[in-house]
Amino acid sequence: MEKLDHLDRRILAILQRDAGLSLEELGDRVGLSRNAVWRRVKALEEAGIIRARVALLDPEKLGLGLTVFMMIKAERHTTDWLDNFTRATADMPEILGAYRMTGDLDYLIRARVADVKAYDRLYKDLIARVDLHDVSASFVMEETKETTALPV
Amino acid sequence: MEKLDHLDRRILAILQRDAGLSLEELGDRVGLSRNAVWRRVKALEEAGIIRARVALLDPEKLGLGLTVFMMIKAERHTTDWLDNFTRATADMPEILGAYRMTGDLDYLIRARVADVKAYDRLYKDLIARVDLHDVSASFVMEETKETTALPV
DNA sequence: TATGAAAAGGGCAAGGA
DNA sequence: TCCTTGCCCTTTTCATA
Repeated sequence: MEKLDHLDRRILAILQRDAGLSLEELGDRVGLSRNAVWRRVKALEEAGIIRARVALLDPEKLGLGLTVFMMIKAERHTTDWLDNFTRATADMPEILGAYRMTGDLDYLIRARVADVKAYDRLYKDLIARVDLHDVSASFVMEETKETTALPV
Repeated sequence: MEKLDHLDRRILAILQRDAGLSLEELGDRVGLSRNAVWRRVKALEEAGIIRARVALLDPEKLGLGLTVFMMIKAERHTTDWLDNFTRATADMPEILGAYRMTGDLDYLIRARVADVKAYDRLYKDLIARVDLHDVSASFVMEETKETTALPV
């Protein structure tokens, strides 16, 4: 795919907020015909710029009211350790993000749990699977911003 | 809406990964007719459990290859400061998440930028708008996990 | 880009297990 | 109550200009 033009960016901005619009509606908003917009969206999907269309759920309504960040130092710095950590975090559905970092904390985990008790279970599950040198948790009191929309 | 049953959870699990499926396909996967599934999805939307359907974009392909976490201490602990911080982060599209935390770091910001230079611009923009007592950035070398799917 | 037309899907109502 | 079936309208997809 060639470079994105202004209309592509408008389309992406809209679809990042609402991917349930009809092509008719989307076309109206960017000033293209239904069909012209359809072709652009298809090209964006084929180029992999649009990775997926997903449903976002309300964590509170699912009883996942607490976001927690876990700062982690690895016990060993080996490929095996990293593979094991990657596998363990992939298997644990409460863990939404896991990041290998610069600086003196090695890894950061972002997770969603019901409450502090549920965090403790997550912590125990994790240390049962991965050798950790140090873990400290910070709980989120308020999410002032949380979006999946990237700047386009 | 009453409590979620097993089928609702299956439906949510599928839609969190792919919201572009037809009702026919979704029905097949959970063992319901097109219409039965349609009614359940509609109820889940009306209950607000399904918050939105969105397109997820590929950050690399948009030139946003670097994820950064900023650990922040506030200059003042006042309502005005918090309002100002909330407004500033809401206005900055590179900032994907902003969290008020427990522990001795006050705020955590999760952002996506092109590179370290772009991070520096983000940093300057932020300190121009918000009085910060302390900021430290950690860059993400590798995202071993990153999902929008909550456990259901 | 636009048009038009075939195929697929969505929304709704009536009826059955 | 919850599911299925059938009908009609909208959307998607694609061929062609």
